[in-house]
Amino acid sequence: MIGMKIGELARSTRTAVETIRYYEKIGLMPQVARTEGNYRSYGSNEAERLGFIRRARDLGFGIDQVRALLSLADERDRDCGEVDFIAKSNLLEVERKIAALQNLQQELSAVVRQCRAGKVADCRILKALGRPADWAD
Amino acid sequence: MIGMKIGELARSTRTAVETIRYYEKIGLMPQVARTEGNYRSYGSNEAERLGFIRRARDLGFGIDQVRALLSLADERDRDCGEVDFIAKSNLLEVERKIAALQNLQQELSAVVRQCRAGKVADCRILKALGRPADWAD
DNA sequence: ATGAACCCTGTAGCAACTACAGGGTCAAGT
DNA sequence: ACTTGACCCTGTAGTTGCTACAGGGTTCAT
Ligand SMILES: [Zn+2]
Ligand SMILES: [Zn+2]
Ligand SMILES: [Zn+2]
Ligand SMILES: [Zn+2]
Repeated sequence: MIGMKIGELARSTRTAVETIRYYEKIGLMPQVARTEGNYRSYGSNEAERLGFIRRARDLGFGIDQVRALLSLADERDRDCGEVDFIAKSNLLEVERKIAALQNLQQELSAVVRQCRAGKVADCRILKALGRPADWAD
Repeated sequence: MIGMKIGELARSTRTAVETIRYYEKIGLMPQVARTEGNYRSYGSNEAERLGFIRRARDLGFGIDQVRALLSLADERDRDCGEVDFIAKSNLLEVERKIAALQNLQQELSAVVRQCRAGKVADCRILKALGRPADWAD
């Protein structure tokens, strides 16, 4: 579809209109031509680009990583090592976050398990928070 | 230790000085007495309170949850059900985040595995990002 | 011509800090 | 006495990635 207004592009990529304008402001999406009424007019290039951005964001890539991926994608006969590096960095970061949250989950569920429904004065959860963590690990 | 300056309190709780001032600004830490030279002067009450805050934050509680826990902790002969509810909510939220990240990790590592180091034009990672996700799941 | 649905810009807000800028205070060393 | 350096103060702006207005303009159907 050609000559899409921003709302159509938004629907077709499941993106909020304001997000598209935001991407334009930070230079992730291009400034496109306007209609007479000053409406942005998008074509299939932009739709593809936004689709790429959305999928990359959904996979956890940061804005700057997406920016880098997009510009690498244009240098077609270059080696893809940098692309792979970015993707692997993201994967590592995701794995790091999982590990950190799993640690957290362990400690937190240990704390939660302590509670024998009673008065606040005796609550083990508050006791656990109230003093240095010699009870944990 | 009594009559601590903010830097000492910061060191003893492994908190940044600016974070303590920030906690004061948002009402999580109290406004304490000042010295002649207008320096904040902390006692052991505040040190304990900040310790509690730090541990709760480390366990993933949000600022508003910490605020609620602190005020519940003062009503000593109340039932601790609300405390437990907050803690369990936090645990659930942590578990939700872990699950989401594990999903992400699956999809992302599937993408990363595709790459056979070559030219950008053939990079499977970019191909995966460049089109709707019919390759995944 | 009036209304609904859409579009525009620009600014402020979210969480939870972090990083200055541009000062003041205090103790130690010379 | 004076200077250096470490510390402290307030206030504001930046971070990430959007989201939510406020206060307008455009388009199109009825
Ligand atoms: Zn309890
Ligand atoms: Zn631990
Ligand atoms: Zn590749
Ligand atoms: Zn999927």
